Amino acid sequence: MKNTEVATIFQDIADFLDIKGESPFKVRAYQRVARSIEHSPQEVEQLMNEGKLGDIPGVGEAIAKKITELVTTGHLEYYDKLRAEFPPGVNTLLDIPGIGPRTAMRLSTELEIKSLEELEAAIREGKVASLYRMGDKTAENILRHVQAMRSKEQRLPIGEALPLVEDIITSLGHCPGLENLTSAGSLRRFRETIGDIDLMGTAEDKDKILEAFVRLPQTKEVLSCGGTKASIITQADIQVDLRVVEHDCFGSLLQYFTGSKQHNITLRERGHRQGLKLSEYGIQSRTTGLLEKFATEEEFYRRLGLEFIPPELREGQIEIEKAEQWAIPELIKLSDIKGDLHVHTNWSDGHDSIEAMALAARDLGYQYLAITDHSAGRGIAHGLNEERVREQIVQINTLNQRLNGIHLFSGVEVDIRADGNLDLPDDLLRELDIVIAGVHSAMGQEEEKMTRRILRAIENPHVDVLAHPTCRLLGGREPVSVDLEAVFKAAARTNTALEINSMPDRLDLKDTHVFRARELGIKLLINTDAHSTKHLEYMRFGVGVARRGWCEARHVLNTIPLAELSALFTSPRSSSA
DNA sequence: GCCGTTTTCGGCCCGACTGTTTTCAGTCG
Repeated sequence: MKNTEVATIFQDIADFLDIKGESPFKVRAYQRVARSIEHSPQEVEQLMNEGKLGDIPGVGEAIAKKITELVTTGHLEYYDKLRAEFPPGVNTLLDIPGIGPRTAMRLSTELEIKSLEELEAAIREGKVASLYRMGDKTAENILRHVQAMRSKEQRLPIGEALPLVEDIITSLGHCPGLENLTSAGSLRRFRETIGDIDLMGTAEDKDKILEAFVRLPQTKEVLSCGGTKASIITQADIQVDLRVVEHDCFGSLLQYFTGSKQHNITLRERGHRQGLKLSEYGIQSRTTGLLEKFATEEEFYRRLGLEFIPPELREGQIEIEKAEQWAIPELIKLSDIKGDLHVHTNWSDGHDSIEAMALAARDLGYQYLAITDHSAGRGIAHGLNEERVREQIVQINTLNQRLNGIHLFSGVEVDIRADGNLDLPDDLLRELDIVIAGVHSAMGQEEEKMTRRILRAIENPHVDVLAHPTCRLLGGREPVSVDLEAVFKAAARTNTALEINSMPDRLDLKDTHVFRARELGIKLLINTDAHSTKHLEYMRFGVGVARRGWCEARHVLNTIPLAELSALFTSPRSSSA
């Protein structure tokens, strides 16, 4: 059973307990475990077999037993019983913004609502507004949210969210008196998808700033506007929250709003034990009531006896423990990247010439670029056959003599066929500097077959890199079924690098996979898979994923300088087997 | 249900905003 399935069941349990009116602390315990499992770099099934369920943050005796039952039998009696207590569809009501456990329970018991359709009808008939402590406005808000839910995707890929934020920051940047305007929340933590956008700023006259914010041309609808905070829906149907405080509180504000929820809860519980109260305004002594303010996050963490924790690590897992030991790694930065080793040109399905790609890479300050067009595999447009690959090698050699300040490696993205054979013969692959292998067809194979297929490619001594290992497309294609742990172990054994593909809709490997691969000592590559010069700029997305996987520069192959990398490519791939 | 520099029991993060109310419950992040 996959982690996402287990996590969903524990989240459902939390929802049911919440609706039932159980202790909020019990509810929180289940929520915490659901999030922990979702973020776990290893499959819970594997952890269970190794007797390590207790390593998952928030898992105690009772929940460990439930996980074991669920994973071994595929069922959980506790969950089935709980679910049977409620009419079907109650917990889908919870997905509607504005409806929490209390309202969901009342809608389901007092009005017997089981679906969005029934809810909509009840609102139109005025039944919802007539409930105690509900009114026309509440009902109207719920109706709006129901309709919005139908029309839009729930979460936005970070590749789409980032430009929207930059656009709003530019517009608001003109506001006189507004300083420190920056994004926070999941966007700053660099999660692969974003629910809503959080903006922070400081100002003397907060009202004026919030007023300007709700009147932005991007605003479609104002959800709320108080003394320090406002929320809008933009024309692009994204919720944006702006929070404004005094200048000297900026550090605590940014910390508070960057989250994640679990990170903040763990941090505040820890503060609580030290007799401190943490909030967006600063750190307050519980005995004297004295409030200390912080202009930077670094000072805020230091006051708590902690090393600064980069936003990408703040998921409430192990980072606070590491910060206590002053053992937070120096994470990789975009400026550490010395080159891109997976790009396409107009020789296959790319838009630009080899030379244009080379010059664009040089403009980014890179020392090298690998040209890795597609092989002529089934279904891939304009893939290169043997003859064309040889022609391209010649052209790359010629360009290398002419171009200054950038070195081109000759390579290929060779197709892994359905049976695990490669699309080009070994004697040709041997002539290339770098061989990237990738799955591009027959993605519906069963796990066992797909795993065998990928392992076979990894075992080929000419393959240097496995491209986009799970083949997922964010919001488009599910990852292929593959035993990643087996792939990781084979990659470690054969010294094959794994790619972090930076295309915003791929981000493959993803953060938790990167964490696990790095733990196993696998070399990683951050590539853009660029199909035009513009795509080279996507590198920052891959770097963000690597940072979320706790990568330092030394874990990533394309941070090493040209001379060292060349030496690596000219020697045959060493195997530790 | 979890967990411990005060604890194996008794605690458990913190504040903003809305709508429906005259003091606050519910929701959100």
